[in-house]
Amino acid sequence: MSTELNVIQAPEVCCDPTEASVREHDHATAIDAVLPETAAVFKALSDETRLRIVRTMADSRHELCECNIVPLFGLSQSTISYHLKVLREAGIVESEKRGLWAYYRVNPRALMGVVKTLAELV
Amino acid sequence: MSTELNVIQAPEVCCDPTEASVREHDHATAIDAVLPETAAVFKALSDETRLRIVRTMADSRHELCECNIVPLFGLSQSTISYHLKVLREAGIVESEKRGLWAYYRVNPRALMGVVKTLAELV
DNA sequence: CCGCTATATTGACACCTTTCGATATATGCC
DNA sequence: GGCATATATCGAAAGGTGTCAATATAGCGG
Repeated sequence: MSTELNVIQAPEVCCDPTEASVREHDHATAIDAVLPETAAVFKALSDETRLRIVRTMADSRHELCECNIVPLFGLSQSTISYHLKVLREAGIVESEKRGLWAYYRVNPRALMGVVKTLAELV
Repeated sequence: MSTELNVIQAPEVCCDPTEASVREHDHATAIDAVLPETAAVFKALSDETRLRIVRTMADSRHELCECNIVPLFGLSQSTISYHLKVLREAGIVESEKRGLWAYYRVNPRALMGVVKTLAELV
């Protein structure tokens, strides 16, 4: 735009032009690369049921069998299975199948990563 | 806990019965109260555009005028306005209108609150 | 008071999420 | 092999989300 003399810009200034510190963003920080993944982790944690599931896992200091988780939330087995899948795919929990049973536990490194990302936003 | 004799549960056991540490949850911890709000903050942060907006605000050490934010993301003004509203209602950013312009800044306390909640989940 | 500009709101549309019941898959036991 | 059980997946329904263009609102300057 503005192929004209640059004197004309005075009118279309909206706020403080010294705020030119706002650009497309020059320093491609580390956070940039992980933004999509970060958003995905936040999305996984954005559901109250999933948050409660994680809290329950964190409370119990052992891994948790899915069959123990299901009756805690008044939701169907398929729904809990779905939520566990979401958490697993976001890396927030890890699971292992032994025999008929699926055991889940929190992945502390994933949560630490979230904390680190949040700290960069403050 | 378990006011009964601890022998009775043998039949309906599915996995390790010592996992009886899983209950509806007896200790109504402080984290319980903030879980819905925490989920709301995560939901607000679960969109990549909003994450970029917050990152931009954090990068710039001053408050940011909306008119400076809009051109950065290739989205319509109404869409950015919508995202800013979501962030505002989640408490993640604060805004102030001065004259025609709306200025936004990160609310560090909101993010710190989430960090605190996360710390309890690890 | 009039028009310009920045922001907010509305209505429409496509897509995504959460939930369920039903069914498929897989493991262990007789 | 055949059955019982735990978990995973599927299909459908209901509601939510992100986006835009259009419009409304509000402040400033003439």
